[in-house]
Amino acid sequence: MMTVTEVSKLAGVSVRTLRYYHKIGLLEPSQRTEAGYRLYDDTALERLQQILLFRELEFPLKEIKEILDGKDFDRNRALEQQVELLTLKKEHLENLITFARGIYLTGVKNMDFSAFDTRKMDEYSRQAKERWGTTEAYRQYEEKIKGWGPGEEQVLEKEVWDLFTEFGRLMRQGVLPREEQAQRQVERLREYFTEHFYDCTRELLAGLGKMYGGGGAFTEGINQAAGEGCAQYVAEAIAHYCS
Amino acid sequence: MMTVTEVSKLAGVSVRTLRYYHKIGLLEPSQRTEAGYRLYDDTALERLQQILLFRELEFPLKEIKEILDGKDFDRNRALEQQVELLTLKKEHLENLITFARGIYLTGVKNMDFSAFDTRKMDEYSRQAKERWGTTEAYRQYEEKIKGWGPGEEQVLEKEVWDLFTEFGRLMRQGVLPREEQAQRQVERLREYFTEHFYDCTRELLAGLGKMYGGGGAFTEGINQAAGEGCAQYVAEAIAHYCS
DNA sequence: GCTACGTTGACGTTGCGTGACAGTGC
DNA sequence: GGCACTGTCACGCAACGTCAACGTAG
Repeated sequence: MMTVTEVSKLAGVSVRTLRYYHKIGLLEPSQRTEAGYRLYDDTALERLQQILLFRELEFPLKEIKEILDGKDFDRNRALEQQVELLTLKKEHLENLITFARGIYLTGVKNMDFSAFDTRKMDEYSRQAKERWGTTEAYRQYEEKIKGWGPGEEQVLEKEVWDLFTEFGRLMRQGVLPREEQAQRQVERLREYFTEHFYDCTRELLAGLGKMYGGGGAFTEGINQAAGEGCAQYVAEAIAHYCS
Repeated sequence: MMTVTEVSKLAGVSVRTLRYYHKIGLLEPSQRTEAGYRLYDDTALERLQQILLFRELEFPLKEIKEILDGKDFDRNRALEQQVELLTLKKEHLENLITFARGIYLTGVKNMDFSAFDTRKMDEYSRQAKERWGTTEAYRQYEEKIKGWGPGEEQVLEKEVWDLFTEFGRLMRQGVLPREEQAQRQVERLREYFTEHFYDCTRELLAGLGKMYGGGGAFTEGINQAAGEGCAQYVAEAIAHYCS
């Protein structure tokens, strides 16, 4: 059982925020002292962890509440939707960047008012996207998920982490990331993703690798589960594999 | 001289917005009637045009004011800065997308609180970016701009538009976008950009081409200046050139 | 005198909190 | 006595929207 300040320090959010989350019903303390002090147990901490995760992904708090109060499948669907949304935002930004660059290359004099509407550009990319169909990945994922039994998700998750601990073993044996044993392990990781989730293209794999070694959540997670330095090790192995 | 409603309809902004822009000093009406009605002349309309342009690029209104009250050089510097900022945002989104994808590939159980901080991922891309130096383009641009005399900017801008009208001529002569004459004109455009602004890579050119035909501000501008359908024509020619 | 248009001023909106204050507990 | 904790109300941000009450143009 932890008090607000303790939780605040552990999770890196302000006390005020915890009170706010309580108020909006996003995170209820698991208990109260007689004096009314908020107390949080491990379940609450886990929930907070999830909240922070989705918050990082720019979910609005209201949606986070809905997601966490729903089921696992909802979580995955929400994640994929958020990826969609973030992708749209990203494309919008790309359009704006091209637009801005174009302006000081080409000037702006000959344009009338009806022209200032980047939604038109977005419309264009949307169409292009529809033609090319970029949601293929999730379609595959949904297809595969249908065949899963109850609890299978946890099993798969564990197996993924096992693949990482194997990397850790190789690392401690002094196998270099570029050496064949490590490269075969990358291959295994890739095959596992492709088999159980969706087609793990070289590009996607490269992105994952960058993230694993990028110093964020996954770096910490991997290093904790498979040994210090393992995240960097995996990242290098994947980078070499993809090059 | 136009009244608020007229301007509102022409520019596609609400009357309230005009009132607001007046209040914050962003766009002053050029005159008032005895009864206090706001009246806008062409100068004011031009300023509004610029405002909307920068607004599309997600500049905060406060900054737009500063830019427009400054000099031309400030405008260009501001544009490049905005490109930088938008690029950073874009990269942040890319990180988040990879992050989200990674989550439902890898699960989230083994991560502690310190991990939820995508700023670390951004820090990583920032470093990678510093190593590779992506502001090269603007450095070149600044270098070239130094040698410009007064009014040279307008001359250059006109010459760019001349290049477009030449495309219009080719189009009306029945030359297909993929044919040599059109392709040579693309080459000229590219050389012009490279000579007077900065290295117009194939990638950058492709982006511009997509934008020219994308149905936004440039499409309108080009079609108006060089003839209906010319924007699409240029876009196709560039697309073929880059493929 | 009707109607459309104009004015100012004030308050509301949305999301995510932060600050201030006064009271209570340890 | 001093710090931690409580609730409640208010404020902040951006860029307006939405009244309300009133003046003006045709």
